[in-house]
Amino acid sequence: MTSSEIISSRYDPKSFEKLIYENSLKTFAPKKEGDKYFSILMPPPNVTGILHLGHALTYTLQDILVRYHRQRNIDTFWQPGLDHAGIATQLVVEKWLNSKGIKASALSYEEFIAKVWEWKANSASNIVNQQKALGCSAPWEYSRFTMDEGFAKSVTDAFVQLYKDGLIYKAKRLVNWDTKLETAISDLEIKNVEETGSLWYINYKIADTDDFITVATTRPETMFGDVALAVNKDDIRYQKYIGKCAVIPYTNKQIPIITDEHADMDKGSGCVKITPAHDFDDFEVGKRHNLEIVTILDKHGHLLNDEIVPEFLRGLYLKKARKILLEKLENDRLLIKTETIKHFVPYGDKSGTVIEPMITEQWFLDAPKLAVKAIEVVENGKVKFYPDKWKNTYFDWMKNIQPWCISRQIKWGHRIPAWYTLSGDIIVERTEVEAVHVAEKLGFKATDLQRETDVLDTWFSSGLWPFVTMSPEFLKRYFPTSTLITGFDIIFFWIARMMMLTLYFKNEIPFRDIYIHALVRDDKGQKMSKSKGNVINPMDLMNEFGTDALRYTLTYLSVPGRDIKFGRDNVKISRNFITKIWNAGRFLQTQGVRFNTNLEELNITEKIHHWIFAKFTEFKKGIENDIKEYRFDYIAHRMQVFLRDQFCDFFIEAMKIINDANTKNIAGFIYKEFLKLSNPVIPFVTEHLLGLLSGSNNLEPVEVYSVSINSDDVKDVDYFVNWLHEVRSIKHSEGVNSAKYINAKSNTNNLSKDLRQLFILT
RNA sequence: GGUCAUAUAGCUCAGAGGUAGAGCACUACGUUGACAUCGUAGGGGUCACAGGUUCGAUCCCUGUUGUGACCACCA
Repeated sequence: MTSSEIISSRYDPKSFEKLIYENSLKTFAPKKEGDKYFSILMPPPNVTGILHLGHALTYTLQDILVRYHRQRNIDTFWQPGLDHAGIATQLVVEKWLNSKGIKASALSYEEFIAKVWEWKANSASNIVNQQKALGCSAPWEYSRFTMDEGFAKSVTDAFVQLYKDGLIYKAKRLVNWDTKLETAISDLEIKNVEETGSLWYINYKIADTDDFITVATTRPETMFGDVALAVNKDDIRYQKYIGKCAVIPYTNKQIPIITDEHADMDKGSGCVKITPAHDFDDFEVGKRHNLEIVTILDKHGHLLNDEIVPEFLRGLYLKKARKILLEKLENDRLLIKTETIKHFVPYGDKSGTVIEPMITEQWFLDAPKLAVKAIEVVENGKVKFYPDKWKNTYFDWMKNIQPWCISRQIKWGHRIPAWYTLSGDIIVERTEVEAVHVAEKLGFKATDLQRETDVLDTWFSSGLWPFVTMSPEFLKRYFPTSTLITGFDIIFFWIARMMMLTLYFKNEIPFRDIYIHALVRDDKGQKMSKSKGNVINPMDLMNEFGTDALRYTLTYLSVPGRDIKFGRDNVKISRNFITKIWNAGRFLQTQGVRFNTNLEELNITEKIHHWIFAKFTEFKKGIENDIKEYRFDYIAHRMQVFLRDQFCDFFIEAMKIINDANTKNIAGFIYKEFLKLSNPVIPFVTEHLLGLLSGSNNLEPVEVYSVSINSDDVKDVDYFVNWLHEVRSIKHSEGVNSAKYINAKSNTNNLSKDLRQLFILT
């Protein structure tokens, strides 16, 4: 027997947790190509800052799967990495520089990018340290970053190929414009917030008459971009004006009064102004009627300093212009009514500023084309969502997908590999050398070329994650990946894009199963956010209760399809359960139990031996099934039922009475197996105990073995356990404390002789 | 406006077409070979409401209400 160290009297995770995680990285069997494998992509966290409870949840669940498969000798790979997170990172870096008294705008492009890399180096190591502290058993040496050299090359290649295949194009379109960040953003990066606003009724004069037509609008300041007024063709109020012209106040500009289905008789005054350059609906109306497009805003959100705009408003910021204009309209009795309404206003996700529709030239990816296959593979079940309902969300978006605006006017990101000649030709090539080569054929010199300054949307590069992170050998071995675990909030941003791009470039699905986990909310069900001040830092919980307790809690609470209401009490309860595991091991150790026995050395003779092996087998099989169905909550629950209710409360108690070496060694064997099976959920304490009990830090694989179990014996013990509870209950209710009493009051005839010696348990 | 969830014990949540379950909290007892970060026993639920299917519904169906999330062209 290996000499064992003594388990200390008190469970104190701080004394060992930090030292353990490296042990977990051990892999077991040598791998051969073509073996069964399990692979999983770690959703790369942004390099913006510290990890929150949502990260703790997602990484815990992934780590459970990884450890589970690895300890069963399945060739397992977990791809770690980090995301450069374009806009988000640029913002935190600007803030960081600002705090050091440096203005980002004063830096050159190169200087600024250098600062971002400086930030990244620091942030990345923080994040990885936190992941390690959480117990993530990823092979960190394979970590990738979406801006590292190789990745950047793959992004460029992907862009060029999509361009040459006609799936990426440049177009002048109405896009969502963030006036604070001064970049286009995709419609996903917008949050529509319901607000109380005003609907202003403004009179436009009918040309060559003294009549007025009343227009209702929430955006009066855009009136100088109006190119028409629209009414419904059935609206009797306005029949007489159809075909005539109205005059935009404070200008001489005449615009036609047209009919369009877009004009709703029941909304506002029934007459709506058409401003194609600053409204998505109006843009469509403009297209239908072939109207001109008049832009009146600059990229900062100021009215143009231009004769389109009346002099008193030129160059003013939107909000200010609106205020002055309304005052003037009121004075001039052109504002005839103000109505308070509730309406949705688009805000930029990152900047928090109101988003303006603006006409700009942007790069687009033809997502509708790529979506076809991505829809198909979910419809035919090649890719499955867990819980299943999320496929509805996926389809809903995919079937109505719009061209994806992939260009951003920011600094931090993959620069679009496009060059412009003096005459405006667009050259898209992998490198500048190639671009120059093409330019020369067109008759331009290298110095005539200008490189595109736009960068790609972060999600364009993340979308390539499934197939550009792995080496060619690993791609053969681990692709397509087995499971993706992530939150529902990035189904569109990330999952959809990975599906489309992977199917396009590899003609293969990126992953087979998609497990969508819950959102972690506070104990009142509120979303955690810095502004609400209800954010719980996982590191604090880990310090107070131990990492295993946190992991166990998150696992226990992972009920599919329901958000997690997370309170610190839950972690405390988990800590208590882990203490129970600890104490059981400590007790067994004091009893001289052997933990390193082989199954063959044990004699499974007594009824309770059969019983405990039956319960253990149930436990083990249960876990295997739970993993297949992604029922992490069941696994945690099973651990309690087996360890506390079955192993401690009955088997150990019975062992105390039976008191023979064989039974003790069975307890040792089962306990050790329990630790191994629980390792995926609570790796630190199980590895620590296994180390102490068996004198080695190696995590042994979970073996497949079978024990022949006599089911009648199991039934007998089950009967006895029920009987025990009844007797105890009777004794309690009658306030008696005597063993003789049991013989008198209870029918023990059904119990076998060997169980009768356990009467004392009553 | 549309869609998808969800409603079970005081709280957080499992659950199955046929005596309603766990943990926490609560009550009583207990320091009898580990564990008070514990053990034993106990109280506590018209399973949101109204219909329907069924021998039987808390579970399936329809509707209502509450809650949450997502999507939407938000004049």
